[in-house]
Amino acid sequence: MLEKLNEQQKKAVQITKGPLLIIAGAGSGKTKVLTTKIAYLLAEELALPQEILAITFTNKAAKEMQMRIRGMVGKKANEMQISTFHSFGVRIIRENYTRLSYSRNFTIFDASDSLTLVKKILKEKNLDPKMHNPKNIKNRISSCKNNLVTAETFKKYINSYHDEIFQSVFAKYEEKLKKSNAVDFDDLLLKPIELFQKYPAVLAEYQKLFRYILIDEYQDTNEAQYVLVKKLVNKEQNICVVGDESQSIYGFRGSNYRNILNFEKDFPKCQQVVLEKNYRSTQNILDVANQVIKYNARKKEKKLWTDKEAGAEVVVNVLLDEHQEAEYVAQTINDLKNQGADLNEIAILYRTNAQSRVFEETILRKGLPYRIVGNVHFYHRKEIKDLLAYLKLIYNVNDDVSLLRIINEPSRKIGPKSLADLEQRAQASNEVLFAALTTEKELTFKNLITELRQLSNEVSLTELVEETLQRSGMREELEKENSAKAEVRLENLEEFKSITKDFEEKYGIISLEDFLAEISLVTDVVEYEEDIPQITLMTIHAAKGLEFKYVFVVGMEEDLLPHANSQGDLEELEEERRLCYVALTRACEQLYITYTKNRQLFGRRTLSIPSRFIDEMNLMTCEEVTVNNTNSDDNIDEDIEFTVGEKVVSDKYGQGIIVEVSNDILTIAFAKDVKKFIKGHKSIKKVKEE
DNA sequence: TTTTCAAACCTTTTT
DNA sequence: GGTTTGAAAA
Repeated sequence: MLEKLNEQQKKAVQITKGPLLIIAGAGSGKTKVLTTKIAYLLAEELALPQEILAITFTNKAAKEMQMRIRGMVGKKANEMQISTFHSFGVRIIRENYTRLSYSRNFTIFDASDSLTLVKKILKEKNLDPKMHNPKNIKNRISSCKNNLVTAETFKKYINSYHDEIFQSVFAKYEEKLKKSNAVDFDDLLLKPIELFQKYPAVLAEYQKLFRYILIDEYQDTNEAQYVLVKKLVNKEQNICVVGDESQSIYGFRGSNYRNILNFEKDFPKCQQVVLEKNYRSTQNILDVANQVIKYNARKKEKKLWTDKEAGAEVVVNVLLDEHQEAEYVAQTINDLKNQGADLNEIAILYRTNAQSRVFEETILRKGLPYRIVGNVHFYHRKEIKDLLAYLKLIYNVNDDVSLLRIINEPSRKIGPKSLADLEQRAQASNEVLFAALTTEKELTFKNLITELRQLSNEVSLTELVEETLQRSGMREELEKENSAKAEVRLENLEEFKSITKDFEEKYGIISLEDFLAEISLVTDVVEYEEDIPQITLMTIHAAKGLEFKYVFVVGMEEDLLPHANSQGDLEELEEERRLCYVALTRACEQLYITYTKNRQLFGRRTLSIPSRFIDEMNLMTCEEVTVNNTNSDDNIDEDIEFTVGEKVVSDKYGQGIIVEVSNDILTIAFAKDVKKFIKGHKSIKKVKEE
């Protein structure tokens, strides 16, 4: 097990007692160390699987770690708690809902539920949303919570009329959440802390259970997570944290890289291992990354080195605008492909999601396969949110936010006026909305939910979804509409059913409870990636922890990276620099950096300034490039017009319907999945309606 | 009550 | 350039 590790890595694995801080530079094999360490604990019988608590940053990372450990130790791996902080929080709350005075069927509000709730409160308080931006308020509530500031304690910080308003909304928000028998995302961390403060005996139980605590990406923990960890650590202090303050990039979410710098103060007995050997990148790439990060003030001393060769020079290219930039990247990728490169080894990294569009268009035009990570918001679609609201309400009838979303969806002739009336009645009798349903129309709805609720105890999840679609009238409404849009929505709902089916196949019978808990923490659609090579497009944030042979870091300009909003604030500027560092260190063999001379921003063309980070890289060459647009492709007939709803047939995917026509891109839904094409591409032909 | 269309808003990054 | 919100018509 230890054979494949270097001396430092071995040391990190073999220190099993007491606090351990592992400073792991980019590409130094920290995931390998963590997984080996866990396997080692089990193999040496230092810990039982259930005594291990391993916290990762994303659900994806958790799954991957579990899989790797399973590979080493077998199915014992399934008994370990490997999850994100948030999923761990769900477990704790579910095991202690009574002590936290929730009912068993509490639900989790996602970000948009929270926002809806804030908006609702503003309305009730007759506050103008233009004066008091709901999104800002929501974010402020969130950052308070992540810093363990409650609505009550915030009173101390009130400094202005604005603060006063905020405090009252915050307080009301908490009250309403509670009344809805719901928790928000931040509560998943807060409630366990609350529990442990109130019930030391319960905390002691968990401390006894989790004898080994391991935390990945420790530099990205926030105050709440930090406190939670400190509480959980028992006398043995078998806590191992791994991180790299140079890669802390979630400050906007309250993460505090000082947690890692302060670890030694928190645990004076701690031992420290520094992993400095980089297994990922060539010397040239490391040099460039090190040059940049040097400009940040506070950091633990470490110097990444590699025994790899210098490798190819890092390339910086200047392009006229974002279209040329995309064209250049696409052509370069095409060349790489022709030289035999695997597309799975190629990534395009950008600062903001908005930048992805031009790349998508251009790559599509070239006919190169690609995937955009974290951009397809399946669960954000209206019909899916509606269906989820039904499920949430069925599960927890106190959930006013879900009720309001669907009481008139499909139309039951309960408009704003009737709703205002309903809310007034509920308020008068201090009941939740569901309990206050009394008029004839309202009772029809109430009966529907009650029936489905009953049903939820009797049938499988997929059947429940089916019955909900049927009995709510959602399906009928969409079928009646007989439009393309409606047809797509129907398909999405079918897709949802296949998700529940997959769940059932994987876990056997799954309760509504488990399903909702699982799904509210999933931000990405389950990726059913066929095993085809494709280019990866994603934000730099999403790329953390990943590596690619060829990396294109695009839009290396002032106001983009570093982002405009972070100019002027030194702390934020340093975070942007770390972000840049993360981007550069994703590359194994070849790193391409681009910036433009002008770019469309906010719908306006503006002159761009090369990022200060480019100067900091201290490179020899920077080449200005012009690329020919190879758009006049034989494969594309620009003159054909397409409209949403038209039936088409593709050479590859068979029959489909056009879901969306935007600019040059057609989105087409096929029987199996939804694909995008460039408008007029020869492989797509119209189908004549009979 | 629902639909439609124009104006306003917007974009940092996300568990 | 795209999406959400608001007011006015149907």
